Amino acid sequence: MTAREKLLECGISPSVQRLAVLDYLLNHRTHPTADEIYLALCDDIPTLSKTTVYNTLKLFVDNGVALMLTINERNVHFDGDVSLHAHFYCKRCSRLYDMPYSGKYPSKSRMQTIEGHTVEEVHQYYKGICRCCLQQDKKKNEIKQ
Amino acid sequence: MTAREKLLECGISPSVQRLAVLDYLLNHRTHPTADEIYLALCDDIPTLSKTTVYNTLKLFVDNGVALMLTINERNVHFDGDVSLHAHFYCKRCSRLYDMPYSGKYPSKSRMQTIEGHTVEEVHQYYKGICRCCLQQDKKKNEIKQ
DNA sequence: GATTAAAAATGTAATGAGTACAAAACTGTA
DNA sequence: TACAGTTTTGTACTCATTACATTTTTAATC
Repeated sequence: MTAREKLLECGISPSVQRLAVLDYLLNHRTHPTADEIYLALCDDIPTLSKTTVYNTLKLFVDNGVALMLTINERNVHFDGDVSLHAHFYCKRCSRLYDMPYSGKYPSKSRMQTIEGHTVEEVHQYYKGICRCCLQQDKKKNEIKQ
Repeated sequence: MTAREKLLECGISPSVQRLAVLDYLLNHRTHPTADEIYLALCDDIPTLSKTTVYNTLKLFVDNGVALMLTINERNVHFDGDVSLHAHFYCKRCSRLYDMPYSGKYPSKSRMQTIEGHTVEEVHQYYKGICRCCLQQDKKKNEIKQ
């Protein structure tokens, strides 16, 4: 499904800016911040406003087109993959990786209620040091010896 | 274990301010923000500075005395219960509830590595409408009829 | 094509959680 | 008391995000 079709399906009119943001999200699986998206699109759309990027991302999140990741306490990251999955956040390089979801909930069949609360979103993430940074550490140690 | 003992155990000198913050965290299971803690302690410690609360909470998180919850994108919440558990965040009233953790990882026995990444923290939370807000909705509907 | 209303985008100013930093206060020790 | 190290404090600052008013675009209708 193209970005355009996805927006139309959700009742969002596919403006140039919205298409650009969604295209970026779908083609860059790096979980970018609003600022990163803005900077990346500035060249192609010189008139682009940062407010538009924020508005667009909020629209996407509200309509289930994107996920808002509040893992990094500094700023929010966004994910164009709205399927149920977990994330890994590297404390050293701040990169975000996709991970398999390992929870019991929710059962896929129906809207889940747990302890009387109606669950609309499920989030799971890990924090630590990623394999890239671990690899770098290893190399540095080898050189030292 | 008292708050004082907990701090000493972690090598943190138990100043009046630190004890007050930890006491608050342990006696108020509401997952407060730094600001809420500051406002609550102001009466007892009139000279308390907001910077001290932030510094203290950072110290606690770094030493495993408290958890930092980045569920609400507006501000960070803190939890004095560092055992493995999940949370439920109500989109309407912003309250945070404790929930059972339902993930497969980590295995309790040892430091976990998943897909090459070293996992130091595991987070899981749900978002939706809490039972209190659902109850209120129900009452309002009953009155209407 | 002109008119018009609604929707979308833009730019600027404001907000406010969190932090940097330097000075002041406190602590324990000699 | 003097001193060094630690902790606290207050102020100023940062910067991600939002509010809001204006401008531009879109699409429907004449």
